[in-house]
Amino acid sequence: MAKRDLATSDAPTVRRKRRSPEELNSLILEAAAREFGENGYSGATTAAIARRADVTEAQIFRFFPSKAELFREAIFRPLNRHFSEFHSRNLADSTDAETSNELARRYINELQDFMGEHSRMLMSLIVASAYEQDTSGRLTDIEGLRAYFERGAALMESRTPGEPKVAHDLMVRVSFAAVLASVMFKDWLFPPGLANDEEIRQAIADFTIEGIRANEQPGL
Amino acid sequence: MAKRDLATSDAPTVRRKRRSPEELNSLILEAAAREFGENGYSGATTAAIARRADVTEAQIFRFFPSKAELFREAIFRPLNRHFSEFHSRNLADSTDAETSNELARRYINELQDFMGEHSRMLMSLIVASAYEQDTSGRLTDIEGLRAYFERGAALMESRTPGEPKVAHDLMVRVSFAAVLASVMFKDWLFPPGLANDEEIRQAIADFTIEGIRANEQPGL
DNA sequence: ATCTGAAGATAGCATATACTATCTTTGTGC
DNA sequence: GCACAAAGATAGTATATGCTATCTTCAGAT
Repeated sequence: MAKRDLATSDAPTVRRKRRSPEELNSLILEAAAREFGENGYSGATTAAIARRADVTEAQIFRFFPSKAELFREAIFRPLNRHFSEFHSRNLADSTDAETSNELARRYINELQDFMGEHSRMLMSLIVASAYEQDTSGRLTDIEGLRAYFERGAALMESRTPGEPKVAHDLMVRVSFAAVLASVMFKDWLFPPGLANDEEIRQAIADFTIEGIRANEQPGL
Repeated sequence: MAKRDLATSDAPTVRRKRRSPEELNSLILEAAAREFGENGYSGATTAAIARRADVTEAQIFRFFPSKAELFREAIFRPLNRHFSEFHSRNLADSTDAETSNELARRYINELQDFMGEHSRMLMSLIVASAYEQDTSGRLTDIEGLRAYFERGAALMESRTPGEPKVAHDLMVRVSFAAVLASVMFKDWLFPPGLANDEEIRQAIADFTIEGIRANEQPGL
């Protein structure tokens, strides 16, 4: 006798209400995003994801063939989608009246908004991208991101005659760093009360734009 | 019979030369730093560390009581030490003749030197600091780093009357970002040939210093 | 020469984890 | 009302992994 009685109703365990596949799917994806974000790919376990989603582990594998695929769906897809959406929202309605300064400031602000909103996702992506070889899918696979940066570089072109891509990429680095640093240092490097997020963000924008402008004048 | 014959000399396995405890210790630490750096805390396995160090797994646990402790010794200790050494080396020999501009530039350059040199270590520290709750020890435990940043903030004070700490921390963020971005994006965001590391580093220094100066003049 | 402590090496344990198999229940379309 | 597909639930399996136990060998002290 290989199999034993299953689900013998000894303990009066209350059975969960039946939920729709859509609800299950989003519950799992949300829990996975959080777990991956908080613990990294190898740190996150399917058991923990299931617990968090209030779903049995078996159900996860009914929706997603493997942990790696779940990771891709939970982290990659949304990130890619959000970057694409963000891209069109950001640049579609730019009026010609805006100065390049204003445009650049808007680009920087919105990039930081986005990154702040998805800092944990970005964090685990960065970790995955840099070190987890087994999870196929890297930052460079995010087509939306690539397009976004290309557009941003073009936007910077009007301001920095010399090396627009360098200027733009520096700005991206600053913004990335702002997000990463807040995760890394929590309120140590920026003690609460010294300066709030808004001030810091504004400072970065000023700093970035003026920094680039200063470098436009050669021989400094 | 619970125990079987151990080490029966059937296969003529060549026995390794005997190595000193010091050598073993450093072999293990070095391998551990690499493995943790490349795979993160949960991604690195003691088996892989042992293989890399050309040591049996059991030997690791003769030197270090646990994986967590090994992590602390391999990542934390050296980082802390290097920051302290770097701190004194960097600022001890500043002549009074140096302008604050030159000092700031030197601070930025050397910070970036250090970070570039230890980018992988920093990366895994970030992972640990941000997400791995089980590994006690976080960025804020690095006393050398704290002292270093305090000194740097003081150095910025002469240049930015308003909010020196914000200016300094922005600079730290830029430098961190430069390192992280190069790990994250490899040669995607900065394609090789467009600008080499030296140029980028110089640009960051200029950019940072001039950006701060621009913001000194209010009402921009 | 011999003793001994530590290095080299093998085997294994307990637990964790990704994933599967199977049973039981339930909402829905007919 | 009933069939049935899919959700809820339980119980695994195979492997990986942190860590231990134990044996064997060897270099240096006595």
